[in-house]
Amino acid sequence: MLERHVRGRTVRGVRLSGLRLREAVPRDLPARLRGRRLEAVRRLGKYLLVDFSGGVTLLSHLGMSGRWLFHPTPPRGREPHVHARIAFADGSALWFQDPRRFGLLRARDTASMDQDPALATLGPDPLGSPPSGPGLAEIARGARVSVKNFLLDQKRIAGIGNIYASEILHRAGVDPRRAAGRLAVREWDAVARLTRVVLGEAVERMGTTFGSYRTLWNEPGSYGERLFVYDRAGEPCRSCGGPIRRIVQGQRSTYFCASCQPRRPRRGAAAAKTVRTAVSRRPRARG
DNA sequence: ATCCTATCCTGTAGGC
DNA sequence: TGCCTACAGGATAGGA
Repeated sequence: MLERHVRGRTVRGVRLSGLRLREAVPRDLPARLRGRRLEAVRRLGKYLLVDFSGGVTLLSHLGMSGRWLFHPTPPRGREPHVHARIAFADGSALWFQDPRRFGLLRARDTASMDQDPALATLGPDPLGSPPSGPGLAEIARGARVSVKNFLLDQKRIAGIGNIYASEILHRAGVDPRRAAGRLAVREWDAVARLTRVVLGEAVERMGTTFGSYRTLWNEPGSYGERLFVYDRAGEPCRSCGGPIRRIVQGQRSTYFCASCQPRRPRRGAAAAKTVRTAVSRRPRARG
């Protein structure tokens, strides 16, 4: 989406706020990007990578409140919390705005970007290299962490955040409190499939605006219309009408429907029981 | 090794 | 209206 609006543009200059984000923004960013042509935009998990001519890549993460804004003609007034302004030669601009400053901006050679610590430990991206059900079962083997917190762990699978973890588990019919290592392969099949569905649709719809997130054009993302459970505590489940519950896991909210997501897999999932037992009895995975 | 907690920061919503 | 607290889309260092 971003790519078709900015590819081919040449950087005239970059201005930084000087404020620290999750880590300090490299002070040589303007010097590294000036005069270069923007060649590609890629996504890996929650990271956005912008490749420039001359083999330089800008790595970014929005954190909780970050956003990239594209301005065909940038506003003149003082906009708050804008930490990087990339001005293009044609007068347009790309801004990184982040009130909470949990975001990240980093630059390095394109060739070695894979080795950046932020990316090196990332698990498979569900859209780029979709994991299979058995693949996920393997990654989860022996894990005692809840399946909700498992899905949030970027080292295991990349790109799932707090909203989509609840949405994926609801659509897969899996109770978020169950230990990840105890899910049956057929349940992982469902989780893998619905992860692709949910994240794919979320990307298409430019995300979920909850509060203040905005797309490139400063508009709300429309995934909010598609939410089945997130932020709907006490409201009726869109599948069965039962009440949506809110619980806290790892200090973060989880939303689910107890009847659509039973503690024990439903009957009809009888085959699952056998597999689950077999998986949980295997020796722990070793690093 | 695995899991959990606290922490970074600002804005907003709700109670009083 | 103002003041207070709780909570918010994330990652990670450090401790149990």
